[in-house]
Amino acid sequence: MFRGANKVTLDSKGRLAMPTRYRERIVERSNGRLIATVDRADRCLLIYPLPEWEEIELKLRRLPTLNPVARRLQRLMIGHATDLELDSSGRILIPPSLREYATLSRTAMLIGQGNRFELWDEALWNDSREQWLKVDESAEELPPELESLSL
Amino acid sequence: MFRGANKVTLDSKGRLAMPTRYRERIVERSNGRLIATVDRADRCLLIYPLPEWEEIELKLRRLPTLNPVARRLQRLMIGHATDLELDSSGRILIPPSLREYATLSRTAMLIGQGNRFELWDEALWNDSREQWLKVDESAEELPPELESLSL
DNA sequence: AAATCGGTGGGAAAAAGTGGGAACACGTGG
DNA sequence: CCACGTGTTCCCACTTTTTCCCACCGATTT
Repeated sequence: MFRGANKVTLDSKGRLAMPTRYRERIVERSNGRLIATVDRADRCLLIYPLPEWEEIELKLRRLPTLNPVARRLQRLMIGHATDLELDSSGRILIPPSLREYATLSRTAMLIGQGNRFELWDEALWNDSREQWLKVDESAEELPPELESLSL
Repeated sequence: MFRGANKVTLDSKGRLAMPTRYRERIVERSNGRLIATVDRADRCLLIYPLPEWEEIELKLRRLPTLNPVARRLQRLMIGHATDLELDSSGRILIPPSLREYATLSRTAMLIGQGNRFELWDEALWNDSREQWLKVDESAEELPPELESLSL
């Protein structure tokens, strides 16, 4: 699936050239159709091939509407989910509202994360990474799922 | 179905241009007929294609009439439900009472939420969203459906 | 060195959004 | 019952945005 960190640029119209190594896979998987939405914890965007997203959307839709936590998640994720399509030169157009949410300026980082990409403003990505490295994980509570993890 | 966040404007007559990407779907699903009503928890409007609404109304009507919570929900939702129709240029007219309920001024956000839209005053939407993002979800009770959710 | 490929920019055509005017319907009061 | 005023609906025209397409530039390959 998708791996790796790529420096990309957004031009003045908000267009982003998808690195070529991913293009073929995206086209064969979803005919070039992608969904971008916001991440609920960090100021970055999540980009899924359409079929991947549809599974997630289904799960979200099934959550109870009257539960406030579920409602919040739906509003953030489904509420911001925007259809994107690779154009004839392999670019996608990031709409202004999402650009704004993730404070995207000209240079950004596109991070492969398995079934999706994350798109970060470059400066924010670098800063955040420094933060993550600084945190002393040994001092933290590990959730049980992590206790047995072997890397 | 419906997803994504759209900035829309209400003109001086209270008309709202439905973003074109939704129009076709609305016309084929309900011949352009929609129902708007109020949200029970937030100051926003809910907009359903007519068939979707009819299902919801049925569910609401089946609730026990003697239960005060159910009664309240019925009064709010069914009581405020208003028929809307896409006009020849794809606009709907939001009646003054609903405009008032949701404190809608000139710029608003139309949020796709699967089988319906939510319509928020722009400022209120932005403020609310910031609130939702601030909440530390790990500190909250998660409904069991969410525990295993993998995005 | 030429050709190809990936990335970038910009211009023109098309489409969408916006505003307003005129015609029509409606209700009210004389 | 008619005249008037208000509010609604329909339609047209203007402006802005979006989309599509083509051309250029630089790097890499043959």
